[in-house]
Parts: sequence; structure tokens; C-alpha cells
Amino acid sequence: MSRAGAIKPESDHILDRPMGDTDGIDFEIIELLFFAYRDFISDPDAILDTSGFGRAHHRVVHFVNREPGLTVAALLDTLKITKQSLARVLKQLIDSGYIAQVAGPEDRRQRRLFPTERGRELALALARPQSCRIANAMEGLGEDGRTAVKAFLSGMINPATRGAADDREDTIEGHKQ
Amino acid sequence: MSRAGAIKPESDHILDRPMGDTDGIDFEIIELLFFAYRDFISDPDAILDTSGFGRAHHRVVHFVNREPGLTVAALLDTLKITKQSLARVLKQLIDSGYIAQVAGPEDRRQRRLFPTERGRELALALARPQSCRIANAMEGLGEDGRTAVKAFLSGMINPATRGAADDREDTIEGHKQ
DNA sequence: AATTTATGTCAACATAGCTGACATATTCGA
DNA sequence: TCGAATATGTCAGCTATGTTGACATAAATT
Repeated sequence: MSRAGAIKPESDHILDRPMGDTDGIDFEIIELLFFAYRDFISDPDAILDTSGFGRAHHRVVHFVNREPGLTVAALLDTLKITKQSLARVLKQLIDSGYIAQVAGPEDRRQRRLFPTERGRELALALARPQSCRIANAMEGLGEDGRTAVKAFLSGMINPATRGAADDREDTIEGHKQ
Repeated sequence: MSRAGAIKPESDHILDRPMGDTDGIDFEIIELLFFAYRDFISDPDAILDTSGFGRAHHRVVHFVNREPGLTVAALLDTLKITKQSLARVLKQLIDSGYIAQVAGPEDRRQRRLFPTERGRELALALARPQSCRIANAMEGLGEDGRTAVKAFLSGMINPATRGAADDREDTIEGHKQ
């Protein structure tokens, strides 16, 4: 091992003061979000390890179960990934019998995605520990506290995405089903 | 293209009902967390694309700036990744002059990590848009609402991690610096 | 002096994203 | 009706970031 560079501590303008609440930046909540999400994701990850699937599969199974019959295009839009990226995990989920494709009733080019019973079970199994973790974290909060949390999370989301759930009903821009 | 399987819609027990609030699971907040974090991360991602760095670099720069002088072991513990994984990005950050290593004053085996001015600037630049997004999402909330949000996020974190920040001061278990 | 610890490094591998190019089936518009 | 646009699939290759296993070195500890 060479260890080059470890010899001269006083070159190169080293800073030894912690990056605190300078510039009015709240680093604490930035870190809270990082750790919270990391642990939030770790629950389903543990289950997925057993099944041989990954996070990518989790997301697909989740949204297909939340909105059965959604098109591939709509799913791509929700996940914000490329179709090549989706193709890999989707194929595995279909081949394993978690998701089924059906040609669109109006537009037969579409492949509408539906969960099988097996897929539904998986989605529920993955959501359950996350729901528990959330319920646990909500425990101390009152009704208004919970409302605040939801409002906060909602406010963190880009406007374009924020209305996505509504697009399932009425479709104004793009991707009409 | 073969399109096998798209032909028979009625086989395989397809479910067409959305996975709603069955089992008392709050899917809405699960999705809020997913979208919130995705967009929260997208801000620094855009900046990093310019610098040729990725999310992994972001995390390292962040925590080194938050706690200058932390050891490699402590950083590994925070990030929960392997040293081989860290080595790649850390080397790049050191070679590019964002982070400097200094041999530990007491234990000279340690390589304590410090930000350079350049590293500090990067960390701040990455934190700024995230802070803005948070401030924006907090806007409507009162003081108690903000407290609720922090309590919620804190409650989402695994106990082991939750006290990590305190370990910086007094060190009880493992990794004493 | 022997062992443990903190760190670095090499090699190989997996997952999950990306781009670019091209194929096929279907729908739509002139 | 024909050509263009659309929805989807697929091949090939690349990148980023994680993993495991094995081994090296310097310093501390016993």
C-alpha cells in the first residue's frame, strides 16, 4: 500500500468545522429523509431477497396492483425509467406469473398490465411492513400531525407527478389510455 | 415480435380491482414517500451530472462535510456499504481535490476525512436545492406541523441508526475514534 | 513477537439504470 | 387505401453502484 497523500495534512486548505446551519440550510431534515427512506426500503428488500427479485420488481408489482390495467406507457411515466430498463423486470414478473398482459380492448397495440393473485399477494406482503413502520412513526402524532406529514410529503413532489393519480380518472395531457 | 401470452386474457386469475385500503394499509402515504424521495434526490442528481459524479459521491461529500475528521470506518457505518464500494468514489473525490485524508493524530492507522474548500462548496451546492424544496413543502405548516414531520421521519428510522449522530460525541459501542 | 485493527486493493460479479438501433403490430390521417 | 405515427418489444453494449472473497500493509495492542 502506498498511502500517498496521507503525509501532508496542512496542504490544500482543509476545513475542520462541521457544515452546520450555515446559509439557513436545515441539514438535519435532509439527513432524516435519507435515513428514513433507506430504512423504509430495507423492509421489502429483505423479503425480495428471498424471492430473487429486487427493488425494480417491487415498484412494478406495486403500481400494477394499485392500478390494474395500466398501460406500459403509463407505467414508464410513473417510474420514470426507460422501456429497456422496465422490459427486463417486467418479463421476469410475467414469466413467473406475478403479472399478466392483456391486449387493450380499444387500442390493441397496448399491453395492459394486471396482477395475478400471486402478484397481489406479493404486493401486499411488501406493503405490509412498510405500513407498519409508517403506523409506528405516526403513533405519537395527532390527526393534525398526520395531516401535516402528508401535506409535507405531497409538497416535496414535483407538480407534474403530484397530479398523476388524478390522471388515472380524467386524462388531459398526453398518454390517454 | 412473438407477443405470446397476450392472446388469452381470461386465463391465470387476473385481478382487475385496484389494491385499495385493504388490510388497513395506507398505500397513499407509501407512494407519497416514494415520489417525494425520488424528486428530492433529483435536484442534486442534476448538479452531479455536470460534475461527472453520482449519488454515491453526494453521500460521501455530505457526511464528510457534516462531520469533518470522521474515520473511514465511521463513514462506512453511516452509509452501510462495503469498503470496496466506498473506495471507488472516495478515491475519485480525493483525486479531484474535494476531500483530503489526514492520518489520525492518536491512532495513525486511521485516515480521517476532511472536506477541502472545493468539497465544502460542492456539499453546499447540493444541499441548497434540497433545502429549498423542503422549505417549500414546509411553507404551509405551522411550528407544530414541522415538529410532527421531524418526529415522523425520526420514527421511520431504525433505532440503531437513530442515535448515530450522538455517537459522534460520546462513543459507547464499537468504532471508537 | 504475535495478533488484532484500520485501511487499501485486486478481481469478479449482480442489479438496475442508460443510449442507440431496429422490428412488428396496430391505428390514424391525408 | 397507403403512409406515417404510435405502442410495444428486443438486441447489444455501456455505466454506476452495490456485493463477496482474498490478500497486503502499517500501526496498535497484548
